[in-house]
Amino acid sequence: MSVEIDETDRAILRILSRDAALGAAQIGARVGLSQPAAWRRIRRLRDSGVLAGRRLELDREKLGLGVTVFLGIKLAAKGRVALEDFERAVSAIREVARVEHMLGLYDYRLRVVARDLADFERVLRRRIMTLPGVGQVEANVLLSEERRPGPL
Amino acid sequence: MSVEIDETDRAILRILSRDAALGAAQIGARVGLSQPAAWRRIRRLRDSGVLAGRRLELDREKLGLGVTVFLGIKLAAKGRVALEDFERAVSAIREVARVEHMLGLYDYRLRVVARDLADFERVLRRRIMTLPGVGQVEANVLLSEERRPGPL
DNA sequence: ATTGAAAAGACTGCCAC
DNA sequence: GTGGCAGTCTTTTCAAT
Repeated sequence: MSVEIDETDRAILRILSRDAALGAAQIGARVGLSQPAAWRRIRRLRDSGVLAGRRLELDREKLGLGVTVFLGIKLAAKGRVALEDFERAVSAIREVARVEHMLGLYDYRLRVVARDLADFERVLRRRIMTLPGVGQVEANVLLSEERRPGPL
Repeated sequence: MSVEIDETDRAILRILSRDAALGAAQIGARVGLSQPAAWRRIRRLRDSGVLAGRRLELDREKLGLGVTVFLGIKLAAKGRVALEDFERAVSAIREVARVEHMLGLYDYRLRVVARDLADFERVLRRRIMTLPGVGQVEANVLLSEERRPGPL
């Protein structure tokens, strides 16, 4: 079920991608539409599912969560049951902020958030390494990241 | 500059993490506060920088962007100039939706979005492999992902 | 924390193109 | 079909108590 998206819709998505808190009036002003017209387009994008939702961007540092580590995980066994067991166990770990199921050298990548490196080590040893079916694990510490609008 | 955050603030952040479109009234109802009281806490979190912003969640499939690939990149040289050259060149590639600078086996990880695998191959060969200072490149195709509130 | 009031923004018909 | 205008209604925002 594809959706018709013209250049004006793309412009709206680009603007909203940078700041989803903007109102229909301000968006309309930037793309040359009245407030109701812009609002109608936004509702259409929402109803069609292109706009799936709005999410918070948090400052983890100010929340006392200074360490973000990406874990690339290769499973020892890769049957259906192994994947389900692993995903269920991962979902129970509060420190896991994101689970990416991938095809390639690694089967999963986890974004793990912790207060500091000592806290991360505790999570790694007591939670991650005890996950069912875990084979090779690779860790990378996040230094900085930049989000970009992507090919809209 | 740390910010005092109590359990009610955390509850508000947890609720907003799932749906940032909710208003102060609905948030207040869920944490047992009046609408102005909830609004004041939200403004305090925003002013203190804990709430850094609101971002869109898009359905890439419906936008005709069906392929997401993560590229782990190891640079050949790692001087200050090499990092800056690489980051500047990466910023010019529209298909790069995210740039993560990391410490570990890989120096950078890129989230690349493309229409399909043929489109991705074009980006990989003409944009990524021609980036300055690129050494080893590892690719993983995203199958599915789940975002979780993390340790709030 | 509650009330109330002003302002901003979201939403709806109706009409023109 | 899309957009604009005018209006209603809801929510936000900020007083006052």
